[in-house]
This record gives sequence, C-alpha cells and structure tokens, in this order.
Amino acid sequence: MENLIKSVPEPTLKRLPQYIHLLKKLKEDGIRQISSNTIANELNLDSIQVRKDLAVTGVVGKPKLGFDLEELYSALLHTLNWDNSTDAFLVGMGSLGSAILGYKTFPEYGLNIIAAFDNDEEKIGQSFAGTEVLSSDKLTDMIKRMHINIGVITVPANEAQKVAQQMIDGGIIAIWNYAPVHLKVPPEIIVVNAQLSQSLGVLTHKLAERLRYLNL
Amino acid sequence: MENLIKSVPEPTLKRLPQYIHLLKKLKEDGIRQISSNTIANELNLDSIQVRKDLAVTGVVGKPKLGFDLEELYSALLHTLNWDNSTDAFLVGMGSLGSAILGYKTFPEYGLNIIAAFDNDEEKIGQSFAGTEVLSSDKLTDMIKRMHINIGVITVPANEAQKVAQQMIDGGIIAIWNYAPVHLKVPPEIIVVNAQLSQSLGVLTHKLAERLRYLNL
DNA sequence: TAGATTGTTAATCGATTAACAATC
DNA sequence: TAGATTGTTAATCGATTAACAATC
Repeated sequence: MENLIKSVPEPTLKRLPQYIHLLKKLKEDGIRQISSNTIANELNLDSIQVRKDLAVTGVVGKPKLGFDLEELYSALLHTLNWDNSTDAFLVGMGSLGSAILGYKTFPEYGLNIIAAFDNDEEKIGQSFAGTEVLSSDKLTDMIKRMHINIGVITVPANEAQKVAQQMIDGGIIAIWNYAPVHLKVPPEIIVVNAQLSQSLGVLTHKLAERLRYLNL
Repeated sequence: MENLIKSVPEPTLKRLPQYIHLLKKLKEDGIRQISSNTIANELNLDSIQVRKDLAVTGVVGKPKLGFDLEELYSALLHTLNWDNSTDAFLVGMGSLGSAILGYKTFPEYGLNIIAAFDNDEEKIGQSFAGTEVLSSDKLTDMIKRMHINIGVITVPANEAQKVAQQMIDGGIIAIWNYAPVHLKVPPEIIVVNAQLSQSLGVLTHKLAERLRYLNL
C-alpha cells in the first residue's frame, strides 16, 4: 500500500557508509548526541546535505541538541540492511576473490559469504579462510537449493558473463561484480559494479591533470 | 595559457573504464569502426551520453561510419593517463593489500606498485608477489627520495590517518584509500576513496528494497 | 528567554536527455 | 543521392545548496 516511498538517491546511498564509520568511532568514544554540523565538519560535507541524507533514515533530531547517536547509528545500519547479514556465494578464487573471502568484517556490512567456487581443479577442495572451494559446476544447483540471493563475481572478464548467467539460472537476485566487464542481465536483476579500475581511473586522471597544471 | 580546459565530469570519468574494457575486447575481435549506438547497446547506456562522454577525448567520429576503434581506444587510455604507468607505494599488507599487490593488471590501469610497507615485524622482510615488505618507518623518507606521487592505503581504519600524514609529509600527491575512514588532508592532496563498503551498501540496500517489494 | 539547530520549501547548479542541423 | 550518424545547442531532470520558519 505505501508504495509512494521515494527510493533513496544513489549519491546519498554511497555516503551512508561514511556516516556509519564515523558514528561507530564516536560511539566508542562515548559520545551520545551529535549535530549535523559536527558530522559535516568531520567528513568535509555541507551540513544541509548531511541533514538531507540523514532524513532518509526517518530519524528526527532535536533542535539545539542534534541527533541521538545510538538511534541514528542503528537507523543508518537498518537503511542499508546492515543490521542483519545476507548469505552470499563467491565465484573466482584468484587473488581478489581470496582476499574478499578472507575479509573478516563483511558481516558488519550485511554480507556473509558462505561458499566459494572456482573451475580450477587445483583449487577445488582446498580451504580458504575456513571455507572449502567448490566446483563451479555445482553453482546453479546450490543457489537454487539454498535460496541464495547475492552472488559475488571475481572471475576474469571473459568468464564473468557465463558465471552471471549461471547465478541467474539459480535464482540469484543481486550481483556484486568485480570483473572488468559490463554484465548483460534481465532488468529485474540488481548488478552493482565494484571494479577497482573505476576509482583508479578517477585517481590517475586527476593526478595527471594536477601534474600538468603544476608544470605549466 | 589554455587554462579554460573544462575538467571532465566525475560521472563521465567513472564510465571511461567501461568503454575501455569494451573496446579492448572488440579490438581483439578485429573490429575497426564503431558507432555510439553500438557502444550504448553493449553497455546499457544512451547513445547521446556515449557521444558526450567520448567527446572529452577529443576524438571526432565520422557521420554514417562512427569512430575509428584504434584511435578511440588510445585516446581513452590517454584521457585516464593509462598509456603510461605511475609508480606507487602501498601501505598495509593485510588480505586486501596483498591481493592488490598481487594484481597483475594494474600497469594496464596506469598504476605500478613498486614497494609495500607494513608495521608488523612478522611481515617486514617477507616477499609478496615479488615485492619485499618494508618497515613503515621508512615510508616518508622513501617517498621523498623516489619522488613517489601515488600512495595506496590498505591499513585498518584506526591507522589510516597516520599513514596518510606520513605520505603527505613525504610529498605524495594522490591517495587511493581503502580504509573505511574519511581522511583529513590539505585541499591540494587528491584522495579517491575505494572502500568496498561503499558499493556493498548500494547492493544490500537495493536487495532489501526489492525483497520488501516482492513480499508485499 | 535567547540562540542554536532542525526540517522544509525554494533556488541553483550540473548532468542527462532531446532536438536538429551538418555531413560522410 | 538518401540515409545514418555525428556534434551542438536547448530542455529536462535530479541533486546540491540556500533561505527561513519551527522549536527544543
């Protein structure tokens, strides 16, 4: 019925983790209340923008006092659905895949990788970070059986589309894609790209621009 | 003198790697010419947007024929400064740092990590992916001596600000930050954040939204 | 109470999309 | 030539920023 809920703008969505990281630290320091202005200063943002962003959580602040830190923190976690973690499968046990699998803090970010897959005979059967690597052949079937919703793709570019299709065949809903390729998927599938090259391009371009300017 | 060059919009900058990945593949397939429409279809973009994006490279297409693939590809690489690679230092040899150091393809993306640092006695002196891990004590000095411009931060959140400062003291210009914390730096320092949590938040939020909708 | 800070409504800014003349 | 595709100029859209009344 309440279908008029406006979905959170993506730029806001990308800032929410920043707020969460900051608030977590302040909470550990024993702070109880915080104003949008303080947050803005810490994160180099505009305080109006901070209030707009925080408004998506539904938390209301108190004039003169600011926001209740604990309440705001919980609400931010809830907005990203980080207050409970979703099971996920990862495919591609190269260096990046292994690193992601070894990352201890993903459950804090709502993600729980419970199985890893690869098609390299040498890797299948081995254990990484306490998780046994399974054959990619079993991927579609296991997604189906275990009702997995999230798939993480860390295979090389030329295998990524095939893996995506296997995931979709199994009924996956959301794909976190690290392979440097655009995945073609049906419109109802959520794909979030996380290629390192994306932010690296911004870095190298800006650096070159800066150096060009300095040499002028 | 030509100080009126408009800098490339950040959304465009983030799409350029996509074009590069696609064009690389097409080039290997032997394609010589390509239209903005074809690119748009492959990447799920609007063809007008593709033309606007490509315009930043300065390459002009031919009506009816489209763009020369080779020329466009080189120009895109050049725009991101990926046609030559910049030396960089990496600090923090945890699982993510090791994975990044082991990544073979960074030189294709304009990045050449030539040394790694850590403050863990156990790791110092060890070799990862052919690179010896050095003590963080030497970081500032070596950046100074070798005129390093890019620093990669993969240390835990509570150490990141300190490492950033050491880099800046050494004269670093650009920081690629994987630590889940906002770095406070002087305005002339370029910081590009690459926290995995950023895109993960988008994923978990959208998935939760989708599931909520399906259950309705 | 006075003043700081909130949340909302309006203005600005920049990116995306549309319209269209130029041209290979 | 006719038609497809380019590049540019204008319109739209959405996010950021500004202004300000409400209130603890």
